Amino acid sequence: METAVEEKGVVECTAFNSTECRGAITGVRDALYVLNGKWKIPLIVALSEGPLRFKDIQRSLGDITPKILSKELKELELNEFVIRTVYSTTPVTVTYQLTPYSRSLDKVMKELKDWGIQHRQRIVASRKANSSN
Amino acid sequence: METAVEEKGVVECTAFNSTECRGAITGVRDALYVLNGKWKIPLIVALSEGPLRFKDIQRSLGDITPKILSKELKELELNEFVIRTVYSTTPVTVTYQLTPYSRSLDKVMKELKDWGIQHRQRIVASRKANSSN
DNA sequence: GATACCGGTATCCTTTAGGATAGTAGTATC
DNA sequence: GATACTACTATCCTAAAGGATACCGGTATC
Repeated sequence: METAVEEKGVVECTAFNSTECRGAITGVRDALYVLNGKWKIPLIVALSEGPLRFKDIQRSLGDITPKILSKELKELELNEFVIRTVYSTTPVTVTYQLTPYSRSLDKVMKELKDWGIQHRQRIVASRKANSSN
Repeated sequence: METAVEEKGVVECTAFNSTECRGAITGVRDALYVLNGKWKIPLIVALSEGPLRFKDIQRSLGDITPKILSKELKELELNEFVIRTVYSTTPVTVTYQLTPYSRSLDKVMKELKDWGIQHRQRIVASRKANSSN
């Protein structure tokens, strides 16, 4: 974390008052506002292949408790990413599916997923390189 | 939030055991692991137009306290997204700039920003529609 | 009659994130 | 000598996120 002191000149710092940059910051903050927390994005990905039932979502995500899952699904419903449908079977069946609007997130999800996959590979590769010293 | 009970048949729910889907969930979770919290992504966006000094970043983000900013910058440094450089001017100057690796996030950032901007417009439009009733 | 499944709630608790406020060393300026 | 600036750190605190555990009514199965 400690960086050696450098003797070069000072870099000019003017980017912070660019309106373009400010708009970009607002943009990502707006996006993060509705996609906040640990679960929203994984949940949307889990539902992206088709409707799932409550228990199936739990199994899919592996370690989410029903309380948290319930809360997250409600928030996704409020933001029009998810539709909850109840079928009067016995016992009752409830499915959750993505709305058409949630599809506008497809590109975001794809880029995030691709980046995460390459990042993991990078970490693994650098670990191997270190252990072979 | 309450949905009427529907009388249709039960939808099959098999997507949760697709390996493709599981890989995607792991991918986004890996990405979110390093991009966690309220500030990492806005910080990267703020630095994306060039190096900035500590105070300039603060001004750019508007409402981040120095303690939080310091912590977030250290984490970004650990994950090789940011380089900290000290210039021995008087008073000392410290700049933060993105690494080449952080540029691999460009597409993610762009998609997130674009989505956030259109989402805000959508919200504003739907508010207008409601208030004109 | 005991157990299990479904779709959750209720209660309690811990952890983390994040913020408010103050202060620091060193220099420079008024 | 008082004040200001930079780049932080220290201390204290609150609020929110998240998790563990237990439980519920209804039904079906063994």
